[in-house]
Amino acid sequence: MKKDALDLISSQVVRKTLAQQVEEQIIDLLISNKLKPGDKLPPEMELMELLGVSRPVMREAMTSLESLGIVKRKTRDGTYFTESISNKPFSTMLSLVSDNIEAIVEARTSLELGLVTYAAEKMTAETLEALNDTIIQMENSVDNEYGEHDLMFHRIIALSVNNPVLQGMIDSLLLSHVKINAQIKYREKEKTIKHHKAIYEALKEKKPQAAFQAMYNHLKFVERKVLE
Amino acid sequence: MKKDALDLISSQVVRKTLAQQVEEQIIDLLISNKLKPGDKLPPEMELMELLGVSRPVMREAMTSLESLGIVKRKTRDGTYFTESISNKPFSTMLSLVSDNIEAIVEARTSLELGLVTYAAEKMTAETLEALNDTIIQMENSVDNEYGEHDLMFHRIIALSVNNPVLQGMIDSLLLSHVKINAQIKYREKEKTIKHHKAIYEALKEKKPQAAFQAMYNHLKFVERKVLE
DNA sequence: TTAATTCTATTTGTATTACAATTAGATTAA
DNA sequence: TTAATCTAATTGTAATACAAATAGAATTAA
Repeated sequence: MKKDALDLISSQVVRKTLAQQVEEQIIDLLISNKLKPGDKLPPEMELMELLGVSRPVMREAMTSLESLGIVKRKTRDGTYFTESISNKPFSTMLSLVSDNIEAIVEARTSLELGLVTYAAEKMTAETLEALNDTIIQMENSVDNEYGEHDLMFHRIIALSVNNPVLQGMIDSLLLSHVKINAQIKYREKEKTIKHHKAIYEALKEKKPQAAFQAMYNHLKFVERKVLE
Repeated sequence: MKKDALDLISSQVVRKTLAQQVEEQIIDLLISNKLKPGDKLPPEMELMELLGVSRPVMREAMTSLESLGIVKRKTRDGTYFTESISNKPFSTMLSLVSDNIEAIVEARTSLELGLVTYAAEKMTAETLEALNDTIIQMENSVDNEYGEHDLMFHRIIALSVNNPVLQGMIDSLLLSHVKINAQIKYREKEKTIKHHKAIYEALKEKKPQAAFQAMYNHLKFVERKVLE
């Protein structure tokens, strides 16, 4: 019924399913700032009427948006736009290549080399202190239980760049890497600490090239250990 | 009906919608190599019976997988697993931050700095020749119509690393960047060519650090132009 | 008054059924 | 052989009904 009116406008151009069109309309609400991250969407029934589609179509669109991490549905409560860019799709992608460890390690290294370069430009005193804390905690750790602080060191660098796009990508990669690391038997705590300190110094001096170089040395070492 | 049997096994653990569980089952087909990229999935009706769920649930799962670029549905034909990691979710993510040009430019730079480093390690004669071709074509281009060859230069580097994860991320970013570039008024062809040649030389010599440095100079220049 | 409990109505989650639209592949005609 | 047509399989859309979960209101107990 309402479909006819819509057809008049767009039927020549589009070659998409209704669900996909609905999906785009919802995304447009965000892009056009009519709704903001965290906002609650109207209930499905209302949106159906508003856009003139059936419930299955509306639900397919919502499911799709949810799998992209753009909205979050809660039974009986409602549907909300998520607060920030989600790493959900990235994680799914990574699970598909989880047997390709080399690709994951390379991707992680690539991203971190870029990240640390920006981090050097944007470094603040607070971030430096947080980084130093992780190094101290690693030094104080017993056995080889320093993985947590190791991960934190890298996450702090990623966070310091304050870039939602990069953030979304690196989180999933670091988590994948933790799983990969878990399989390494002989860890070398002292060497890791030494590397982290070198990176820390370069960041402290705000020297992008030096930071890159230090991170390069570190990650190449990690790569060798992981890939044997 | 069949749901009961399933509940006995998993109801204590899971807290997911049926559609999400179905989604995972389908992904598992890929991970466990029961089906491969490009393969055709059984029709919806068959999968419904197989997994004991209704058609809407099955369709929601499929919609979700399609929006992640994992499957591709064709009316009347069937549903196929996609051949390679899709950049679809990345593109969607980017559209959400399309107003945050700085984030996109930074992400692109970060990734390319890492990519070019690996590219230097993996460089082949064929890739070098392809890169050189784009430089020649840029030199021969009239006016400022060299954007296409500029893009190609960067894509060839990305492709040369031969990493599906990085490939999926960089494509969307480069395309976004093309749109951003289109808004720049005064372009500097000679400078771009000079930069590309420097990168080319570093790659030819297979020197990761030098390649990084050359790309760094190039992208910082691009960033300044884009962000004014 | 306050806190704990129960209830209710709203919203998402799932199922069933029916039909429409598309088009690959088979069939037929030129 | 080629082109046009037809058919049947598969995805696309709709309408409807009920189930499940739970936020918030209403109630009760302390």
